[in-house]
Amino acid sequence: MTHFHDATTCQSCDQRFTSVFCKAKQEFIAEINEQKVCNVYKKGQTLFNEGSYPFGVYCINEGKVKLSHLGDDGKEQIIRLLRGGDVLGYRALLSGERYSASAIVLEDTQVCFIPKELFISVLKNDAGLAFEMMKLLSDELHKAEVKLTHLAQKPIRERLAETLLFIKETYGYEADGITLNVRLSREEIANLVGTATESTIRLLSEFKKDGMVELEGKKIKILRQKELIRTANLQD
Amino acid sequence: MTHFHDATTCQSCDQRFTSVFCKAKQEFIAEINEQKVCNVYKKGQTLFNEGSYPFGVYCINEGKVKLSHLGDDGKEQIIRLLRGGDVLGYRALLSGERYSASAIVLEDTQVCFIPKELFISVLKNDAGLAFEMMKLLSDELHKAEVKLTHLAQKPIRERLAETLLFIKETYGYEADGITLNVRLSREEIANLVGTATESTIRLLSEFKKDGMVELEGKKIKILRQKELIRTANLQD
DNA sequence: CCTAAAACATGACAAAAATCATGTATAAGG
DNA sequence: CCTTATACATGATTTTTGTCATGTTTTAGG
Repeated sequence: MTHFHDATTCQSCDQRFTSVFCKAKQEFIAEINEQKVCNVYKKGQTLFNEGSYPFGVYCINEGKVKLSHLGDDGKEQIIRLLRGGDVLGYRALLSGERYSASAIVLEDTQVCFIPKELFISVLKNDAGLAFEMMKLLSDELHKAEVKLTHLAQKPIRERLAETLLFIKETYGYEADGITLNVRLSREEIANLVGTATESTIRLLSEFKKDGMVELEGKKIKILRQKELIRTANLQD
Repeated sequence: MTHFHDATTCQSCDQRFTSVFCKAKQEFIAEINEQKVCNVYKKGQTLFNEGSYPFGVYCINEGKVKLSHLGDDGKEQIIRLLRGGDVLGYRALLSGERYSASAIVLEDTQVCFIPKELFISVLKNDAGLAFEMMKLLSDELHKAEVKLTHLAQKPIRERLAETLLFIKETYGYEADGITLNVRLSREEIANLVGTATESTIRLLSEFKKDGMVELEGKKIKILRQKELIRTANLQD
């Protein structure tokens, strides 16, 4: 875990126009820039663990992170996928609770840590940022509620198709324009869909047989997006 | 829909210590009190509909409201149950989107409406309230994520038991101390659990046979809460 | 009070999905 | 490079859940 204080400044960060912080006042951004601590995490490493107390928030500069819950029987449920520009760890911090999910790095990821006190004080003094934060929370809540409805009402085939599209929306394609730009195990995909690993494997094979996707180890290529959308049966 | 402007003032409202607004500055509460419009809605009436644009937020003074989504195939999914002191309609307003859910009154309910502009301006000028709002959003997000995990991982029997406990947490018991203080149809319970109505009916009968609940039309009495908790298989 | 509609209940059946078992491929470590 | 563990794959089977059918009860409205 390499440690560096100012490899990037918030003022020159690639994500400065996309993250929530973009609406913060300049003076606060300067302060955040001074106090932040940046780290690089390797694949499989943990930013924080479910059950522990938050000390601040994490801002992803570059990389990919999964946020997952452990179900009562120990099964992982992936509740969010994060990328550069995304902030995480704010939920527990705002509620004043322990983390309810773990953040695990999917590939080498550069992250800035912003201490709790600073984050809270900036939020309390910068109405613009607070408002952006509320919007972000609202959006997350909306997404969670839609996901909830689909989980309750849609068959697994549709949910898997939807999940593939969601992965594409989140991480996009590689240079070839068709390969999903992330490597997830079948088990992780299953934990995203909310199903058994075998079901996911089976359905992916079916999608392949139907010519919608191509599978090459963990590489997934989307061959017919339209058909995938149709399979997902999305109205909204 | 009876119309009255100041049947209750925010300063004397029963909910003034429990709602999010309790942390707002006095001056803003006074302003809200002036601009608010109160109404009484009858059972089955709609506060707002999925797909329409928000004009403000609703603050429940007394009564019960369900917030539900329509799934892609038209099936209702109840995503929240609300009671006195709860605020609703803020999600769409903050995201600047149409309502993603409908709010339908479960029994005669008294509601105050606070216009959009006022709500936003108060939020932007009252950091304390903004912070409370963020906490509320965080809590909702947390609940949604837990529900998501359970929906993905738990069998219907456990989810029904959990739902009954959830209803009890939300609306409590009647004077007798065992009857759930709300009347929901079997279909509504099913739409809360995320299952078919018949499955809910069947399982409720089983719960009755097992002596955990007593059923009397729409009245549900919890006879053995501990066993219900065990049935729900809750660890958290 | 009567009638129609809606809600509730239950059995039979079908479909969906999970689990179990087993084998193969792939990746990681000595 | 070989060995071992892990991930992937697929068939068989069981369990869970949904759907359909049908009857009964309750509720709402005239």
